[in-house]
This record gives sequence, structure tokens and C-alpha cells, in this order.
Amino acid sequence: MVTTQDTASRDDVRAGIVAAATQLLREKGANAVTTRAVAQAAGVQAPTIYRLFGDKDGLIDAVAEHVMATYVSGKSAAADVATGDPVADLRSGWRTHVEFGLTNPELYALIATRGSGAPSPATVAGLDVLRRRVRRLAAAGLLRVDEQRALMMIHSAGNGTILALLGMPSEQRDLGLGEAMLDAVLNSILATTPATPDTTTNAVAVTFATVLPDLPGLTDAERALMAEWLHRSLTH
Amino acid sequence: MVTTQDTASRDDVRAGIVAAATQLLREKGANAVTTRAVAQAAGVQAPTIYRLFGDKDGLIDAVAEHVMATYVSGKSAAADVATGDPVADLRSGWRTHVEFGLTNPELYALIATRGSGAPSPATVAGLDVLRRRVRRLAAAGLLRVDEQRALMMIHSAGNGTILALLGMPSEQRDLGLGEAMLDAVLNSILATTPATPDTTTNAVAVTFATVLPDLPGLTDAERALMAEWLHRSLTH
DNA sequence: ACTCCCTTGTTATCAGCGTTACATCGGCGA
DNA sequence: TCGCCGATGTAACGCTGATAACAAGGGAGT
Repeated sequence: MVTTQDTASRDDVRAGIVAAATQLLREKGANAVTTRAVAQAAGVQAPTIYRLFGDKDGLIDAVAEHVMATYVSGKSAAADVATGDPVADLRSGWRTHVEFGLTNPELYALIATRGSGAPSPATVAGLDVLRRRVRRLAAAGLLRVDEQRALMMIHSAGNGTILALLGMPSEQRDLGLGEAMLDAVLNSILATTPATPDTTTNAVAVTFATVLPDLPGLTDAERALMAEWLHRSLTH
Repeated sequence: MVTTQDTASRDDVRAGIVAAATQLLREKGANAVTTRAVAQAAGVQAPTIYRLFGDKDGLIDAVAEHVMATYVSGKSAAADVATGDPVADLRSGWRTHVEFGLTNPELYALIATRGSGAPSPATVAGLDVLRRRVRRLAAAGLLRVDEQRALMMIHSAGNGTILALLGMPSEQRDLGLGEAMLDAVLNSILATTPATPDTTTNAVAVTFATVLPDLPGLTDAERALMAEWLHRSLTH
């Protein structure tokens, strides 16, 4: 059994280690974040890190989570999803993402370029929130490409843009690059006018049935089968 | 003075080390490429690496140069710049770049994600050839944005796309992502807009895909099949 | 032909890294 | 009070990149 005092001190020392690692990362760069340096800066022994985080990657993940949490809490954070417009929300999220990358260069490079193996929890978390935003676009009938395709395009563009910006000295960065990239992707992804304003299931199905014969990449048999199923679902 | 025999043997052992490092990188992954492992695999002593390459980064750069050289020589390499059309040349170069990244995952991740400091020679070389291609676009009056802006956009999109593709298991990679990203960037960059696919049909299909799970009167298998066909049609 | 010097080969070593085995201590239940 | 068990502290392991020190060899210049 673990007493409350234990967990409190445990969380305290955990927070202290994360803070020390964060400060070390920000001030001395990524290669200065060693287990020994972090332990000394936090006033603990080196093995403590492994008891609390299991691994150095675990420590990095905790640092990433902490930095992201403090960042989003530092923002006004109200305009992030309050708008009813899915496109505006996506733009807002994009700007926040790019700004975060430029504000925390070492951390972003550390978590975004993890060579092989599983991606970092921060990456999958970011992908998840992006996926939700893209889903809202799709549900509103604003996408003219596959949802997965849209997701990957935005993700690739954002990551590539941030890494490109980080790769050049900060005084000669093209700060409009982010907006330009987002515009380019949105231009290729969005249906300028919502194709089917009525998003009720049946209405969409009916609209879809009218364009089904023009759908590329399918065999006639597949098209016929889809038409039959559509008919059965609509007459249900 | 250095005699011809000296340089020959020097180049021989150098090539051997590079070959050993390349094979080690391809077969055992990036973290298996240590100075000792490379030296043992090449049949030389560890300090030889430092005499010939000065640094481990120098060795990595030499490996990158070698792999890229063999890659472009392995390609037909004729269609890379032979066409008079600058846009077609850019597309060809883009495809080659993406294909190279997917063919050499460890090497690409190694040279493209070099955290801080100067970028690798391979990166600046790639940026140089891209810059030349973009300059040809600008000289032909095909750009509607700044030349530097166009360069960075293509670079960001390419790097981000390759990293995104490498970040997911190879069997579920969206191979059309590269073309889609290039189309998106070219659409925002070129004065003459390339042909865009019919928007209404795809938009309706995408919207329909979002309501497909709620479609009544169908079996799960039928829904799954329709979803698969829809995805295939949309990713074309 | 002889010496000199530069290149190569070899060994040993350094400082640092992530990580772990092991002794030790302290508080808790019986 | 005793014994136990988990948290802590110490020391170490195996590995990394990187060099210093030194022996051996073989053309270059005289």
C-alpha cells in the first residue's frame, strides 16, 4: 500500500525532475539533457528517473506533455474551438501548432523526429486533435478528398513547415510560410462551397446516389452493387 | 606529396568503410551504426575512420553521398531533366525524392532530422537542385509567388510528406499522398493552374462516407465494402 | 645509400552516456 | 519490539564517440 504522503512526495519529485529537464532542454539544448545532468539539476539520484519514468524516452514524453500543457494553458485558449466554423477552428489550431513549434525548437525537434519505432505520445495526441478537427470538416461536407488523406496532408504540411522554419536561422525565417502552406493544403482539400448543405443521412445518400455513376476508380460491378445497396437503404 | 598508389589504397579503404556503414545502416538500423561496428565490418581499426572522415558525422555524410549517388545512377536518370517542361521536371524530381526517402528510411531520417547545428551536406545539395528547378520555373514566368517562398514550400511539403509516410507502417501508407501534396503546392505556386479534379462528385462522396456508418438497412459487411470502395475511389 | 618525415596500423585510454544490480535505510504491521 | 518490505543511495556495467601515444613502413631529397 502507498500512503498519501508517498504519492504527494512522489508527484513532487516527479514534477521537479520534469521542470529541471525542461529548463535544461530550453537553456542548454537537446544534447545537454542527460540522465545525470537532469538528476543533478533536480537534486535527485540518477536511478530515480528510471523509477519514475521507466526510461529516458518516458522522461522526454513527460517533458513534452508538461510543456504542451503549460503552453495551451498560457494561451487565451478560448478561441481554439469556440468558433462554430470548422475551417476557422482548423486555422486556429494550425497557427497554435506552428507557434508552439517555433517557441520550443529543441522539444519539437526531439519529439517530431523520433527516428524509428513508435511515435511519441505527444505526436499521437496532436494527430488525434487534428483528426477531430478534420472530422468536423468532413461532417460539414467541406472536404473534397478522403478524410484520411486530408488528415495526412495537413499533418505533413505542418510538420514539414515547422521543421523547415526551424532549420534556418530565426532572423531570416519566412513567417508567411505557415499561412501559405495552410492555404495551399486547404485549397486542395476544401470544397469551396459546401456540396451538400443538408447533412441528414438520407439527403446525403440521395445526393451521393446521383453522382455515383461518375465516381472514378471503381468497376461497374462495384458501382452497381453500391447502387443496389443504396436503393435498399433508402427504401428500407 | 602523395603518390597515386597511396590515394588508390586510401580511396579503397574509404569506399570499404562507406560500404560497410551503408550495409550496417540498411540491415541493422541507425543505432547499429557505431564507429566500432563499422570498423570491424570494414576490417579496419577504429581510428582509421577518424583519419579518413574526421568525424562520425563525416562518415554519415559520406554514406549519404554514396547512397544518393548509387541511387541516381541506378535510376534511368534520363527523364530527370531531359524534358523541356520545367513543371514536368519538378514533378519528376519530386517523385525521385519521395521514392528515395521511402527506399532508404533510416538514412533519410538520419540526414533530414539532424537536430541542431548546420544541416547535412546532403540536405543542402538537395535544396540546391530544388532551387535550380524552382529558378527555371521562375525564369519561365510560371511562378505567382516569391521564388524563395516557392522553394521553401516545396521543400517543406516534400520533407513533411516523406517523414509522415515513414512514420506509419509501410502496408498502410497512402501512396497518393505525395502526388496530392505536390498538386496542392503547385496549385498555390504556379500561375497556370493545373487541372483540378471534379469537386462536386468527390465532395458528395466524402460527405457520404461520413454518414455511411449510420446508413440503415445494410449489413456491416456491405457497409465495410462500400467504405473500402469509397476510399479507393477517393484516393484514386 | 642513407636519413628524414609523412602516412598508416595498433593499442590503450578518456570522458560520458543510458541503464541496472545491490546494499542500505526507514516506516509499517504483528 | 521484531521482522519485513518497499523506497532510496551507491556503485558499477557495457557501451558510445573520440584521441593520445607509439611502432612500423616506405617514398623524397640529398
